[in-house]
Amino acid sequence: MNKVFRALNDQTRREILKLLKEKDLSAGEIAEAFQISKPSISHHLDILSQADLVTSEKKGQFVIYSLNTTVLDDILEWIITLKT
Amino acid sequence: MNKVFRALNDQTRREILKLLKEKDLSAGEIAEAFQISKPSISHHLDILSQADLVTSEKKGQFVIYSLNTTVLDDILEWIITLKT
DNA sequence: TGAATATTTAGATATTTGTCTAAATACCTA
DNA sequence: TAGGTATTTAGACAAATATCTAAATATTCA
Repeated sequence: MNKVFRALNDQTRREILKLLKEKDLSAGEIAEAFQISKPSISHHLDILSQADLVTSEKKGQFVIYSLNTTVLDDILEWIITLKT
Repeated sequence: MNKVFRALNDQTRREILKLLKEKDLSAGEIAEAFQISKPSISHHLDILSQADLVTSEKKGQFVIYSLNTTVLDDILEWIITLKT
C-alpha cells in the first residue's frame, strides 16, 4: 500500500491515471499530454507500474498502458476505516 | 488535495492518524508511540496540520491533537471517480 | 539490411524529504 | 521569579525524488 500512496503523491501521475481512465494509451500518447520529457513520463509510468496502478502490454513498437484500479480498494478501505 | 496526498505518503504519519482515531493525544503522547525524536514527530504533525488532517489545541503546557477526516472526502471522491 | 520510430535505461543535477541535535519558547508550580 | 516540563524552531545532513540529455534497445518496413 506504501507504493500506491507513493505513486498517488504526484500531480503528473494522478493525471496519467485520469487519462487512462478514458482509454488505453501508448507511452508516447501519454507523453504528448504533458510538457515534460518522454524519459520522465516513462519514469512516472514505471512508478505507477510498481504500484500496480497500471499494466502495460507491448503491441508492436508501442507499449500500451491500461489503468488498474483494483489496488485502490486497499486505499479506500484504509481511508474509510479512518473515517468510521 | 495535493497536501493531503503528500501527508498520507508516509508510514509514520499514517500511524499517527490511526492513533488519533482512537482518541485525542498530546504531542508527547504521540511521540512516545514511535522510536523517532520528538522534533521529528513535531514535524510530521506540522505536515498533517498543513493538510488539515489534524487540528491542535493548546491545553496548558500540552498541545492536544485531534483527527479531522473531513478532508479525506475529496480523496475518496477522487479515487471513486477513477474507479467508476 | 538499414533507416525511422517508440520506448527505456543511464547518468547527472537540483529540490524535497525525513531525520537528528541543540536551542528557543511557552506554560506551570513551588 | 526560578526551575521543570512540553513543544516547536533552527540548522545540518543523508537519502529520495523529479527532471533533463544522451545513449541503448526494440520494432517496423522500404
